[in-house]
Order: sequence, then structure tokens, then C-alpha cells
Amino acid sequence: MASMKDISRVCGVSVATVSKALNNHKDISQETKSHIRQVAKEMGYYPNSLARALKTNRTYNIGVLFTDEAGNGLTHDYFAGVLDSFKRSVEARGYDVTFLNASKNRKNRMTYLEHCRYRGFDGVMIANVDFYDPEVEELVKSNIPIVTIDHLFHDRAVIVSDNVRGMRELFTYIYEQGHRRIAYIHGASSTVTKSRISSFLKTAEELGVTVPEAYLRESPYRDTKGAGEATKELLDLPNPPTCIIYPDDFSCFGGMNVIRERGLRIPEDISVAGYDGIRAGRHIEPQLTTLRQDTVQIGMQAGEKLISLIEKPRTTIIEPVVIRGEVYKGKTVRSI
Amino acid sequence: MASMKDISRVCGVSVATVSKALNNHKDISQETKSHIRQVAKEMGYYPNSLARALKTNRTYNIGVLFTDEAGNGLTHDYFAGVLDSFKRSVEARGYDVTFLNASKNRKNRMTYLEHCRYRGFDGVMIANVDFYDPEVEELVKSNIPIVTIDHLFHDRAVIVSDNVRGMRELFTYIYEQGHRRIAYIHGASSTVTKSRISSFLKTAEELGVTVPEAYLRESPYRDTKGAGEATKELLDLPNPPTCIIYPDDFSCFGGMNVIRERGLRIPEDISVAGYDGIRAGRHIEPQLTTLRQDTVQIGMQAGEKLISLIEKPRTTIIEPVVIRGEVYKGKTVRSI
DNA sequence: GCAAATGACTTAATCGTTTTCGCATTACTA
DNA sequence: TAGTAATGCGAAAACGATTAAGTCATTTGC
Repeated sequence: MASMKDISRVCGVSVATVSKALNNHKDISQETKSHIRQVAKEMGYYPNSLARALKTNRTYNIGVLFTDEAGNGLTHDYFAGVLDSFKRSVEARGYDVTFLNASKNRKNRMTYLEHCRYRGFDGVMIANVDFYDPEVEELVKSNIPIVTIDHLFHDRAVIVSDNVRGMRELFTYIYEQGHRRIAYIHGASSTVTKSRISSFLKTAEELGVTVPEAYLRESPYRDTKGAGEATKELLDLPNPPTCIIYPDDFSCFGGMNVIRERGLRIPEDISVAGYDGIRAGRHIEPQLTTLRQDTVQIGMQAGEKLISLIEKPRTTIIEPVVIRGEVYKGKTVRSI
Repeated sequence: MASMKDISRVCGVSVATVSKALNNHKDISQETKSHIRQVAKEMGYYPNSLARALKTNRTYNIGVLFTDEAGNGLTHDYFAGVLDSFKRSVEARGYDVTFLNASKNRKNRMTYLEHCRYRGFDGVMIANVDFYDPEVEELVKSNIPIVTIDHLFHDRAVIVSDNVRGMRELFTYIYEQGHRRIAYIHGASSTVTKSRISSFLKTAEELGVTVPEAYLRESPYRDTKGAGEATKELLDLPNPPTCIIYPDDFSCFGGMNVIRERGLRIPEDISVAGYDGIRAGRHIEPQLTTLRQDTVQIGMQAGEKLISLIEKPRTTIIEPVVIRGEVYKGKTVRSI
């Protein structure tokens, strides 16, 4: 690779001049600039990001922390969607995306924060991690620009899917279809789960729907087996629900299978609804009713916010950005 | 961040000694080594990857080229699975993964090769791109260690899903269920597609099954609409197939919906099979019969091969690594 | 007993940039 | 016409590491 030194030699100027010409400093004549640029182009010159970063402390590289407790990793539809959109967003602005190494069981591994310093990330996006992990907290307390997805830290930027509104709208839609016995299998405890549960209960109250304690069940996210078990318990109740809301679409699949095994039809005998709006849900029979989260918006806004935080920290407003989802009216909720 | 200079000051030795001590050179006394290491640890020292890379020409960073013509990006199940596994594999060996910026319509963007030089990637993994793109070819012709997925370049390492065997086994399974009128909606032209078509035809021939020209249809990968159209055409044939194989599971979903719209039942009236083995297929009703590609193995082997190529180029064998898939026997293929 | 080898460091160059400061020229002002 | 200001460029330090070569005292070999 041609370096500035090579260019300087060819142009008969100093390396400093080359640097300034390429970076458009004002103390280089237009003539010299064009000449140097011309030669640089001919020689196929591109800056060495390492050297530049070493000097400027700017890598134009963004770290993504994206562990995956459940082993889903990148195959997690919701987060894959967010990440994909995020990536497009920052790449369009000249940044690259690097994963923060998440393999915790390596000898001599660094903490997340150390890793960030090691690579010199300009900023970090955090999604789908255990937000109570001390290492995550250490990272969040550092001075590195950070944006998180779906979890609010003090004084940090966050993009959240509007779970409160989402659950309200989903519940209301189901209510409007005539359902009054609505169960909710919620995911394991997390900020997201809490929002949804609160919203579920509050909406029920507002609409005058009573929710028996037994209608609330817990099952981990994306766990078809667990959701199936919980579904069984709900079906076995003396007064079973007419509609079950699941933590996510995959869980809903799990529930649907159990329901069918019992010889019940969906939605004639019982209605179900998922959450997320994964692609497969739109193509199966019956089409899944779900709350479709806007992964494109979430990822894009996260990218924009983070870059804003990096490039103009003083004027960037730190306030949660809430992204609205949309009820996807499939065929799994029956009107009664 | 503490630098070597800081450590050298504290320890009262030169920076060179610190470097050598930490890198375990033999010309530093055991005593000094332990002391320096101790202090380094206390000060929370970690090397600056940029500075080190600048000097050593090793970044311990791997580029991933992963464009996505169809806009699926990371939400493409098969490739997301491969990438996830690849990531784990290389991370376990101390490498990080960075995306090669794929947004082609940016002003002043670099070519893939330039980008690799710019970031100094030690190696590159290429998957899911237009392999005939001149930029990709330029990259492949460079001296950077490269491993590709599912597409063989001359003298380059590749990990391929065994499409020939996969299609043979899928076809054979369907044949064994009694089917003799088997149609195949294949994806758009590519190495993968070609392998599958050849294998499909060859297996048919070997088993004495005649495949009318009309039983072969093309529809882009993961295009439910297109697959639906092709399905209609097949159903409208005077002598329609008893089983349809699709380019992938999503396409199969698309076909299934068209079949149902016609009032036909799956698999009682007509059988279908997908390809890939996405998670959703296992949870829907009826469970999808498909060829499940081993994304975990593919990603892992790709990681190992690439690192081998980087760390011991002389002894690494460049020969396609073929990863076998497995027929997932769901319920969409009926025995007749 | 003296040269050579060894051990344990240090010096200094280097990787490819950026950037501050300084030094000539040239142009402008009074 | 002398003094000041602006213009255009170069020298050199710095970023944080690695490493070849050099230094100096102590051991070893014969």
C-alpha cells in the first residue's frame, strides 16, 4: 500500500504537506492540493486507519455488545433486525461495526470496557445483554459514548421499543374482538417484561377486565417448550382464557402446537397472539396476530443517536427515544 | 488508559523492557518480568491494539463481507447462523469480527480491498454476496487470507454446504415415501443452485424418475410471492406433481399458503419440502420437511480454516471443506 | 589471565499519520 | 520604504507499541 511518504516523494513535498492537502487544511495552495490529490488517487492511496486512529483517537469504529444468554445470538430475529438496521445507519456515515468479544470463558480475556479501550471504539451499542452484569455496568459508567436498546441506564441514551403502548394496543385489539378472559405468558424478568406486564394489567383495569392471578404465567423468551407447558396449565384451569398472549412469536408457536395437540382449533376454540412480528409469522397458517416491533426504526435511531453523541456530545439530548410498534392483525385472534 | 510508558516509569525501567517483559522475551530476568507484570495488572494495563497493529501488521481483526442483495441482511436465517458460529469460533481464538462496509452508494467509499487494507484485517470471510462482482474478485485475487462460504474461487479456501448430497438425500427421502411426480422450484442462478439442480436431476435419473421440463421452475430465494406464483403454475399443470421442493423454507411457506388457498391440504393432497431448516419450520403446523444445513459446523470450520490460513499459511491445505446437512423429517411430506 | 560468551537492560529507529511551530516569501498598509 | 500581515510549506514531535542493535558487567572457557 502506498503511504503518504510515497506520495510526498513523488510530489516532491513533505509528508506534512501531503497530510494537510488530503485533509484539506487551509494553509496549502489550491494548486498543490490538487496535484497531491491527483497523485494520491493514481497511486491508489488510502489512509491507514490504525496510524490515523493512533494519532487522532478516533477510529470510526463502533463496538456492538450483543451477548446472547440463550444461545440465539445473531439468529434472534428481533435483535438481528435491530442490528442490521443499526449497521446500515452507521455505515452510511462512514463508521464500521465491530463486535465486542463476548466469549467470557477465555483465559486472559478483557472486560468489555478494556476491550473497548483496546480497540479504541468511538462508541458502543449495547443490546440483548444481561444489563445487570457488573462488566456491563462498568462499561456504562465509563466515558465512552453509548446507546442501549430497550434498557435505560442513568444519563445514557437509549432507544426503546414502546412496550407500554404496544401491549396496550395489542390488549385493546383483543378486547375489541370481544375477549374478556385474556391470559398473558410473560418472559423472564427484565425492563421490557416489566413494562409489558404493567401495561397489560393497567389496560385490563382501564377496560374493566379482571385478570385472575392464574392468567399470568412466566416462561423464558423464545422458549417453545416452556411456553407449551405454561399453555397447558392455562388450558387446564377451570375457567380457561379465550385468548393467550405470549412473550414472543416463537413462544406463541410453542403454545399453538400444544393447543393443537389438545384437539383445539385456532382461533375457533382459542385465540393466541405473539409479540415481535417475525417474518415467519406472516407466512404460516393461520397468520399470526402479534405486535410488530419496528426494528428498522430502532436500529436506525440508535445509530443516529450514537453518532450524534460521538460527533457533537454537547448538543445531543439524552432522552429515551421511544419507537412505536404496530398491531399486526393476523388470523389467530377470533372475533367473538 | 495506562500505557507502557506509565508502567516503565513506575517500574524504573525502559519502555522496551516493559514490552519484552509482557511479551515474554527471553532476555529479561524472571524477577523483572514478574514485577512488571504485577504492576501492569495493578494499573489495569492493556495494549493499544492500534499501536501494536501499526508496528506488527497484525490486527487480530477479521473482516466479514456480507452484503445482502435482497435486503435480508442479518435476518437471513442461514447466514445469520453461519455468521454467529463463525464469530464464536474466531473470538475464542482472540480475534474480533468487523463488518466490511457494504453500503455501496456512499461518496468516496472504498472498494472492499481498499477497505481491508484501510482496516488492516488479518483475514476475510465472504458469504452471501454477488460472487461475480468485480470488487469481490479484486478482493479474492489479493494476498489477504480469505475463506468463502458456498462458493469456490480458484486457489481459495471454501466451506460449502453439501448441496449435492443434501438434495440427493432429500429427493431420495421423498422418493421413498412413494412420490414419483416431484417438482423443484429452484432459486436464481448461483453455484448453490446449480449444485442442487444437478443433484436433483441426477438423483431422479438414478431412481428412474422422469422429471417433465415443466416441473422445474425458478423463483428467487426467500421470495414467498414468487414461490407462490410458481406453485400455482405447477398446480395448474394437467399432471401436477405430488410433491414440490422449494428453494428454501420461506419460499415453502409461500407455496403452502397458495396450496391452502386452493383448498388443498398438506400433506394429504400434496406434499412440500423446504431447504435450510430454519427454526420456525420446526414449530409450525404441519412441521416442515426440509434439508437442514449445519450452520454451526459451517461457521466453525470457516473460522478455523481462516485462522489457520492466517497463522500458518504454509501448512494449511486449500481444499473445499464440505459440510453435510440432514433431512429433517417433518410432516409436510406424505407417504403414499 | 584474558578473550569470548552470556545476561539484563537501554537506545533508538520504526510503523503511518497528525499537528504545532517556525521560517521564508510575498502582499498589503501607511 | 519599512513594517506588518498573510500565505505556503517543512521540520519535528507525538500517538503507543515492537525490535534490532548496542552497552556493560559478570561468567565462562581454555
